[in-house]
Amino acid sequence: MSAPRKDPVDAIVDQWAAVRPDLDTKAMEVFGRIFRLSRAMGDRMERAYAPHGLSRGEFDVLATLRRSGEPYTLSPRQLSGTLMLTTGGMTGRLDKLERAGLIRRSPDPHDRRGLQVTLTEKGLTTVDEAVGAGLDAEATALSTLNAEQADQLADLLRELLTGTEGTGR
Amino acid sequence: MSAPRKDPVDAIVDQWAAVRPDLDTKAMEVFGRIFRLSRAMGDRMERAYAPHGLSRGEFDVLATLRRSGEPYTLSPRQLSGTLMLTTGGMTGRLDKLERAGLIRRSPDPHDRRGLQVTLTEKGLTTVDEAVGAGLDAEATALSTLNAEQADQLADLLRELLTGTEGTGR
DNA sequence: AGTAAGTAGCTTAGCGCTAAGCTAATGACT
DNA sequence: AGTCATTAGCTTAGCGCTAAGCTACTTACT
Repeated sequence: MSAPRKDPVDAIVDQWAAVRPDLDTKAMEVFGRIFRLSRAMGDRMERAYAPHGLSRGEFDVLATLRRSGEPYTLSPRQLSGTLMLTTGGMTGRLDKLERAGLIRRSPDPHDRRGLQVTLTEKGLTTVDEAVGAGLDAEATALSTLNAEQADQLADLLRELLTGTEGTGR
Repeated sequence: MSAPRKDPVDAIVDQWAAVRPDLDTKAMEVFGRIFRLSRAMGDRMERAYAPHGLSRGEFDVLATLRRSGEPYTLSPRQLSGTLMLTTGGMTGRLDKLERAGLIRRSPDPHDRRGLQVTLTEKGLTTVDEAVGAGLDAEATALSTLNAEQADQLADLLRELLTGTEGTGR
């Protein structure tokens, strides 16, 4: 009736069953696939953004600014928080994007320690093109499932994510 | 009726809807959650293996040898292929594991270019303990869902993975 | 006002990875 | 036997990240 058991994770589960039949590998079937999907789709996103001159990490910065709305301005601190990156890592990404003319760094008028990072005109058009390419890549991959399955999957993942992220220190 | 829309991915989708209502962000609801789950669970696995003196990458090497069955021997080439790693990266992992006394490198009797990587006694006991800790961490995270939901999720992910991995060069 | 604790962003050292290139050995084809 | 493409594993340079520590500035408390 259902899928005939034949993906790489099934193979791993079978191997474990042969050598350690005492193990309960049920959870591995879920997270093993999540790990592999994350890696495979990450590679595809990288390829989707490349024609626009962006790495995935750089796109993420521009996209965060873009969807914050006008005036497309956030502090490095806000960005590194949202993107779960250390401030050191953020400095590097902003350096690259600034050199490419996609963002601008200016002093925060209310706090002389701080900066404001703003999308340039070029940054705005670049991210608006790239976001479509990324969504296309995701939609193509998802088209393996029908609409009902996709909704079901999104719901189950939401439940798993809210129960997982943040919890457990 | 269903979940009340309130995870970080929903927030991102809402932001996009406000500034770019033309975008179809359906696929993002699936893959955005997969990316975040992969990262969150990856961190947890790291913490689960740490008490056994292993990083996640090192555990993966030992686990691959372990589930290959006796005599727990594979070539560096087989390992780097299975683990989707370059040979350079594999060299580094094997160096660390060999220094820790968890694996042994010996010449391949049939091919003088090659090596055989074998689990030591210490490597075998270490991985047999660590695998349980990792599975526990996964099972705990998965316990947010009931058994039926977990099965459904595993099936949907299998279908998505087989349609994605490998495909699309 | 004066001081101490906290915060913003940057710098540096170190880690683990990839890409590219190397040597030695193998196997297929003449 | 002799050549030549292929393969195994290692080395090196470079990349992007984290952790830790720095300076400059701000905020809360006295």
